[in-house]
Amino acid sequence: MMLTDYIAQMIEEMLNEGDGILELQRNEMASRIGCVPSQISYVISSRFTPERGYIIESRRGGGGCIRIERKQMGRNEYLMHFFCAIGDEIEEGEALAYLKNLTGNGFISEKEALIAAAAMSGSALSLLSPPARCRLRASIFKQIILSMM
Amino acid sequence: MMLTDYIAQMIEEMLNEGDGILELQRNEMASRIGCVPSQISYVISSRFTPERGYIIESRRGGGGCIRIERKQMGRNEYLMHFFCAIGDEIEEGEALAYLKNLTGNGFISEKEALIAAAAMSGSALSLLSPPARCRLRASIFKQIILSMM
DNA sequence: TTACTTTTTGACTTTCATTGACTTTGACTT
DNA sequence: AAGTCAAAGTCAATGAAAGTCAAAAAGTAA
Repeated sequence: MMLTDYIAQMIEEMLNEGDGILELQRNEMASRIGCVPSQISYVISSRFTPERGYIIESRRGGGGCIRIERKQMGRNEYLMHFFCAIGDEIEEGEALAYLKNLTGNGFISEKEALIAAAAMSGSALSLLSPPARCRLRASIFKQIILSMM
Repeated sequence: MMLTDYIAQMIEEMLNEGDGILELQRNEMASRIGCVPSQISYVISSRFTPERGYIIESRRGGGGCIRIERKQMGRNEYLMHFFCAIGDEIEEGEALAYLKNLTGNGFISEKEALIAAAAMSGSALSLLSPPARCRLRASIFKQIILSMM
């Protein structure tokens, strides 16, 4: 298993224990795991992004730390957040990340996400020009979210 | 015997052992077999397609891998029937009727149908002209069906 | 044979992971 | 107030893996 995944899983578990909130010390954790401190930064910036529903804050200097919070909103509020975040156009990869977030938080099942992904895939929209695809993908995604509210 | 077939058979066997799911490393497998890595890619893209009931995912970079999943067969013929029936364009009402049929036969849940309906709704496709809507609706629907196979 | 399709290969690209050097920030001490 | 030290942040280099693409080779059918 990869270091990155291991660390990410570790953070997830700590988040679960801490009721969605976690404060960690980068250097301390790194030496516990046996990796360079910036590896922790890497994991956080690549996995615990706001796009996936996490809030990151940190304090440098003596006694500094990194605070990770998993956002938990009310269902509609949460969906509305996505609705707004989509904007007028969206790339396929970004849409997939959003879907992953939605499944991760239990709003939709894996299979539902699969259907949504298929509907917004490049293949489904291949009749259109690439820019038009992004616009229509946004329109479809927003309609899907509305249908879930 | 051709290399391609040999590799394909190998993957099939690994799939059987792994209960329909397999993760492989392209470079590692290629060197084990004694071929170039892109040969593995070729086999996967030519034999383990979604049309034939496989789902492929992959991750690049250090520690990357390719994941192959085989879907249960049997229902595919039925789904193919729908796939063909859709044609190059389809009205919203007709699409809804098909969806109802699919839920009736237990292929998708009510909620999944709702998502699909939203993706193909007139509102979702309102950026397009009415005739273009029908063509794109057909394209989306077919992609959704493929995603279920 | 000839035309066409599939396979094989390898060069090049893109993405992701890991590391370490260097910078910035904040708290504590003097 | 200034200096020191202990954090976290940033960034670029390196390496590891998969993706892409087109040319060459090998099959295949007419």
